[in-house]
Amino acid sequence: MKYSNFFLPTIKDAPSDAEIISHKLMIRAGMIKQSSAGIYSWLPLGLLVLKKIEQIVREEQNNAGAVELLMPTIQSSDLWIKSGRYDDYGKEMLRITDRSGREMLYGPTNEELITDIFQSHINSYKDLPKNLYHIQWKFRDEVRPRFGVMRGREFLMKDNYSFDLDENEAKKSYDNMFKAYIKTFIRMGLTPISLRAETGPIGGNLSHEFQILAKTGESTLYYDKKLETLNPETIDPNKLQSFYAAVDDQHDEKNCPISNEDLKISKGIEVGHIFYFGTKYSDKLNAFVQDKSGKNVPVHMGSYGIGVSRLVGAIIEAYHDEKGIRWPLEVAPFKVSIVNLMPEDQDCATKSLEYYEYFMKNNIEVILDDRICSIGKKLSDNELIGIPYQIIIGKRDLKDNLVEIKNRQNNESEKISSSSLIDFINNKLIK
RNA sequence: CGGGGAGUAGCGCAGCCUGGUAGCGCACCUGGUUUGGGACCAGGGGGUCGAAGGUUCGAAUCCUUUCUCCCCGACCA
Repeated sequence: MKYSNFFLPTIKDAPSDAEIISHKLMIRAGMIKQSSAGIYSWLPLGLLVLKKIEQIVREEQNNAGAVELLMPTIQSSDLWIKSGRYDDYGKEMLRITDRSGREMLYGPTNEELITDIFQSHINSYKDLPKNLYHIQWKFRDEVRPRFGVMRGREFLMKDNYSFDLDENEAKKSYDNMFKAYIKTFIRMGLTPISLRAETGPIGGNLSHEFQILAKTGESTLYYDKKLETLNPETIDPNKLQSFYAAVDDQHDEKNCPISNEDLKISKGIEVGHIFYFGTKYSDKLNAFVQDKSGKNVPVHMGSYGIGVSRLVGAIIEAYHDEKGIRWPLEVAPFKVSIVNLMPEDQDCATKSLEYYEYFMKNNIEVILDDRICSIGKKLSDNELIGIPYQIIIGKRDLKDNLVEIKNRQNNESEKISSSSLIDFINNKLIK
């Protein structure tokens, strides 16, 4: 992508509405534009990141054996009346009346719909287990949307639903998802902390929430330091669930089961939540299968959510500095940015284009900053949008056949010979 | 939903108290000078002052109503 052809409206001053750092940076970096309270347009740069995160979530779901489908945003009230949640959900549910006077709603979650889909096609224990997910926009009419995309009213969520014959099997599905969640967040460069959680309005009796560490996080976490250094290849959900972790209002210093040496205290942001809720919805919505003995039994269900759009903000909260965003490589909108300080200089233009074409040809996501503007603006914009590797090309260095390469993750730069640049980047990006 | 605050150019704000030609900085456009850290000089465009009603010779400014947005708290991916 050439910057001159892209749509990347960076701004120097964030609007006074924006309060937290990720919100400010997302606006300044031209990632989002607010449309109304808690509702945002995703501009090209923001969309690239959102899609990256979505894709990682998708791949890890698929790896864990979940199957993707897509349910609508607009639902009829019928199923919600059956499940009893049409009234329970209250004002947080956006209700809509269609032209023929039917009561519709913009889905805040999908337990009802998925259970209905399941029950109309699955009748035998032989078809179990099943685990279905979708990545779809949700709407919850929060009393107080805030913090940009971290707490929007409209938000993109991955939610999936597991169906099992009995509690024992359901716990296996639960643990399977538990493990997939840890892997998903680690892949994004984050440190996930899993906590035993209240089940809330979804109901049920087993639940964990997943927070990621960020200095600016909303909640204070107390946890076993072993949770910080997990190897995604060797996760044992049962063992992990036994490690101590609590949010501040649950933490009790006197009764804390682990030693002070093992206890860590950090700030976190909730990005995922999983529930096992047994037969709560299958009972009400007739999701029964015949077991071996021919008896009709309600299936045991779990549901699992990841806030995809929230993660964009959460990752920025975890990775930024005073100059802007520092994207982890896996979610970065571009891997490499070629910053041509002097587009009007023939040598700079030629060299920049040479690199650009190489990266394009080799499917390394690259943005070429070919704008004609002051050097300071160019450098600071690039710091703001936080591309992991920035190749800075200027007349001065190029005379000596040098280019500067800046690693935005640790802000270290070095000058290397222009002929070794391609090898340098390849070594960094190909593992 | 309780408490507080704000709507004036794309963004950040001043003007309002004490009514009288709608301003400043950044951004934008034109020309020129610059060229390794948001550069400089000159010229220029852009506003139904959130909306409706009222008071007045005259309203961004005073009064009434209303809409929107933000912050703190209770609640959530």
